[in-house]
Amino acid sequence: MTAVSNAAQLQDNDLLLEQQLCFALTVASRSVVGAYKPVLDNLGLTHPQYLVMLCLWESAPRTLRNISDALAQAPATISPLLRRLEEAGFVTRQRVDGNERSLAVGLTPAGTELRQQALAVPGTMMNRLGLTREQVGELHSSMMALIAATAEDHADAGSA
Amino acid sequence: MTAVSNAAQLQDNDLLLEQQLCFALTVASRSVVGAYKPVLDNLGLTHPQYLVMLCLWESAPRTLRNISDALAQAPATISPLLRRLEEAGFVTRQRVDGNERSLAVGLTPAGTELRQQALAVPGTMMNRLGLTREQVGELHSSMMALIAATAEDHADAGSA
DNA sequence: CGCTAACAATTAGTGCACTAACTATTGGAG
DNA sequence: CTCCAATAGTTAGTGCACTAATTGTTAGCG
Repeated sequence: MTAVSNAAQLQDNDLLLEQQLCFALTVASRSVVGAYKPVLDNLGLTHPQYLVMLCLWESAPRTLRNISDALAQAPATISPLLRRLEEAGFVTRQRVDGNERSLAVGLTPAGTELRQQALAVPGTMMNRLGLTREQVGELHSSMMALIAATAEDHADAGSA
Repeated sequence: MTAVSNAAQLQDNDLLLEQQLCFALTVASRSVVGAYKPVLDNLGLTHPQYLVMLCLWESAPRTLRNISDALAQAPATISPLLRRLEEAGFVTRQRVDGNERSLAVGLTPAGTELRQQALAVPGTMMNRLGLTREQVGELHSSMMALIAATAEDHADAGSA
């Protein structure tokens, strides 16, 4: 066997910016989030805040830890975000009774009502992006597979 | 005809976090960038800085404006990033002669040499993610299509 | 019971990303 | 030639995302 690893034969042009998946991925992420902005502005939410609200509309109250797990983000990221959502009047923050460590995050009436406006967002976004429900589904599957790939341990690196 | 728009029939569960493309996309982006971190740490670069270096390895010197266009980012994002790359000793910043407005961003010897180490990065990352070159290519195409979708003007919204 | 290790949340500090405001330069129209 | 609109870059301010350090609480082990 040569010293060449299983998947990665070195190729010319491997460093070309335009063919980096990581580049296309970050641009796509920023572009899509940017496309949400005018729509979410009407609700008074940023995109990360919108994701937190989706979380709470499914189940509330829930703890900060629970939300941070659901969004795959560090508690330190969620903490100030919840503070701003409280200031905006959409969520409540109080300690769980029986466990002074945990923070119970709930919805205010305004937060609950906001869901009615949010119901139109997914459809609006599909239209704005010109994507069919099927295309969205396929892209979603691709992203889930990619997330799974980062979560696994492909530890072959240099074991030959 | 009813008031329902062409693409977006409202469906139950459209607001479920787990089926939002925008959520999967942002998680995938953060996960992949995160997977680069240990590799890029060895080069002394963050991921956005790595993208700037890819840019410069293809062509240098070039202006800040040119780089910001290539990376699809605001000049205000690139400006401090270049300052840090200069402090790290990888790039030079000087005014273009004949045009005092433009900033010519070039490579230092250290910046040029860094490319040799960077050559291994794409292969290393493919191995770490357990992706074949074909899979990377397919995902890349999907992302480019999505970027194109955000760039177009799907202005049908409510015209019926 | 008392101590300690694990856990929940917050804070501090760095870097990105974006908008808006500002400075300086350039170049073209009158 | 002069003025003025467009351009290039920087700075200020907000919000996200991450790591590390800190505070307080809980729970379990001896």
